[in-house]
Amino acid sequence: MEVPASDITNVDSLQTKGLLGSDDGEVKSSGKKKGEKKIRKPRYAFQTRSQVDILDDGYRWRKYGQKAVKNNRFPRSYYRCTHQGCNVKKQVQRLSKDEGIVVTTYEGMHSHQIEKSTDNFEHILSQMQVYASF
DNA sequence: CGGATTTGACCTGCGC
DNA sequence: GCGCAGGTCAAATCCG
Repeated sequence: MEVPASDITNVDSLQTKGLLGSDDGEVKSSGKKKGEKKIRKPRYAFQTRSQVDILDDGYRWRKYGQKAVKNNRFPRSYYRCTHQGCNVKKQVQRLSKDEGIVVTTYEGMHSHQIEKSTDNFEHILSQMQVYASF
């Protein structure tokens, strides 16, 4: 699992459609228009070198879907935070060029604390390269 | 028993 | 107007 720090490549498969069902899974039927006054949904992309897609960052995730991407022969996994009031979404995708590279995209912010050791989370962050779309 | 996971189907949006 | 793509949700199932 040890990974060199020079294995991180730049993000090229970021498909920003700018279209999502809801910002945080709130109002979706009554609102014909979305809250344009609200802040945009923060999107953070992490590129990690791992052999498994299950990157435990310290939060609890529940897989809610899996779909294949065109640029990738590997399917993309969609995860959602199982916390109450925490509508954070996460998606994991593998690079078609390097299956050893896993791209984890976080959407939203956590309103609760991690159940795991922060030290461990910090260690994981050490392996991640942060790319903020905003 | 509860929680989590899986696959399929369905819906929406956009393009042509 | 229809088709395609992508994304989400739901039900069933399995595991602990």
